[in-house]
Amino acid sequence: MLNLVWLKNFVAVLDHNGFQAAARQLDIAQPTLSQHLQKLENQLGVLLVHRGRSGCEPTRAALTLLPFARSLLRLEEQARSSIMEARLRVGASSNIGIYMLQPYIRRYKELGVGPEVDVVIDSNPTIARHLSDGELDVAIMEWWHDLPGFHAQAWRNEPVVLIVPPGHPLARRTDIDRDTLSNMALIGGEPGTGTGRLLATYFGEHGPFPTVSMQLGSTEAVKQAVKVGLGASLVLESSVREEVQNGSLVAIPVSEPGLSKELMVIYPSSLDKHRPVYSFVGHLCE
Amino acid sequence: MLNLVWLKNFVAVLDHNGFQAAARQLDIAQPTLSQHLQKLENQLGVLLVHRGRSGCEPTRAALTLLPFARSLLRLEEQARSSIMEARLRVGASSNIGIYMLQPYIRRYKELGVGPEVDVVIDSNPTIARHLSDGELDVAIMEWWHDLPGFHAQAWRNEPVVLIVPPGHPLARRTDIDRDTLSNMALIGGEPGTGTGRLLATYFGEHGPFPTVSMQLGSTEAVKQAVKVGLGASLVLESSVREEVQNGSLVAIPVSEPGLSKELMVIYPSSLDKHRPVYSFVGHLCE
DNA sequence: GCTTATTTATTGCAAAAGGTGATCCTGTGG
DNA sequence: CCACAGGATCACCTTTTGCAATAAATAAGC
Repeated sequence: MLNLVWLKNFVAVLDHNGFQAAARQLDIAQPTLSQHLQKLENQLGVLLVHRGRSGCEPTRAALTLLPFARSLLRLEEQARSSIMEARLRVGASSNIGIYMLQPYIRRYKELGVGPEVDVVIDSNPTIARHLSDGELDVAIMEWWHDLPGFHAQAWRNEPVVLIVPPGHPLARRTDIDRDTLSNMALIGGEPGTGTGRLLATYFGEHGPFPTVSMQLGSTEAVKQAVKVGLGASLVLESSVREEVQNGSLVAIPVSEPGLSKELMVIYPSSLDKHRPVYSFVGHLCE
Repeated sequence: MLNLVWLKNFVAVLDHNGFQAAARQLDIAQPTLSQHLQKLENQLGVLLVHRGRSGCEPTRAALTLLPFARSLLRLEEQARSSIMEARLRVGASSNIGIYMLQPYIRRYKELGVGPEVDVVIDSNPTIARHLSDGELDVAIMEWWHDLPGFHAQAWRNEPVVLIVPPGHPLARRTDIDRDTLSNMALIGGEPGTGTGRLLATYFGEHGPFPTVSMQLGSTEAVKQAVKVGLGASLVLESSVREEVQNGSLVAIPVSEPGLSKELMVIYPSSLDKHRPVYSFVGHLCE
């Protein structure tokens, strides 16, 4: 069976009208090139190049082969890039996808070495479903219970802050201690995956811990509710950075021993060797 | 650079829905196949086949690659056959081409392993010109003076006989000796390449040797002339076999030391490695 | 739950192929 | 006639390849 490297070198010899020139350009030794041409000629059973001192002249057979060789090389190139240029689909919840992932995506695209990246923003349960359906290649999750067939890798430990509206009694505090927090009523976000789960982990299985007075569907809704004075909530610090800067919300760190969410990068084990995936995951976690 | 063998095996694995079945059909060991798929996957940086216990499932990347792989393999096949199926053009004078070459050509075609063969029948000088013009790949010649750039290889030493019409005074002889011949007047065939050259070689440079009384353009014309009683001639035995059998001509061998023509197979040195050529020449001379 | 049968992965080794620098061969130009 | 340049050949080393044997994994059957 023909070898594409031989064909590449054959084309180069004709293009450069000589072995030495071609060898220089291909960055291989000239004897190698001689041997490759001989291999090709033996394989096909025809002489391809008349070796004259002043340049090489292609034989009739070489002129027949040349367009096929070029097509094969072009097709190989296309095959390779059709694989490499598959878009990478990354899932994340809105607060992660919007506030934390964007800088990474932008820098990754600027590197220009990887695939195009599509960020799919949806609720955590939906992201999880898409991931197991194979509709996502990677997801950044706020929680994960080990599933066989998936790799989970810690990404960032993101601090959680208490948010209150500017006029709130706690708005002047520079930190909140555990006891204060445990007596509050908080607004929850996404059912089952957000504040409730976080509090259970933080305060342990036995009370007293904060009641969750309201269960809203997304971080954006929670922020809105807090702004209009419906209460306080715990959110990832990075998702309220903007509101804190323009003064529409006040974020108070929880001191001692630091409330935080462990963000995870999840991808199917079957994509272990998938270059786009590990290239992107590598970029995230470097 | 991708390896076409890997691609072939990749396609086979998907076609047979499993490594073992594909290995059987490809007549290679199963571990080899495993390694080829791994090579391909590493090269492309993607997983291609989900190895499930009951059959293999192609990944999305594999489905992307598959049509490229098939195209590459088809194109390789076409490239190969476009070279191999070039027709072989064989030149010969009419008496050789018609009476001696045909059985070889027929048997060669029956073998079915070589290229199609076109036999070009023309006068010897024309054949020689076409050969050096590159319009013929091989020629069978009755004479040859070494030319650089051509290989000349002895083919058959074909006996020459004296032909006379049935009523001729010599018609009853079973052989002709040299002396008898040297006093005859013979009808010549092709100028410069046939009987005259042959006689000069046979009788040496100094006379006495037969006079050439008439110069006809072809062996067929010579035979016709002899039949109608215009004289005798020397021709290759095989070109009058039919006439001898049906009694329209009498062929008398020249005894001691045997007049004959050394037939040569000639081809350009540049086709040394040209499989169609050496396959055909090999068949002729085997 | 354990066993079995089937299928792919891994390993170790011998053989083949690949790549390279040194050297040889051969037309070409002075 | 000689030097030169381009390609072929050679010897040597490294890498790759292919295979047999064996291991590991997984679904089906009891």
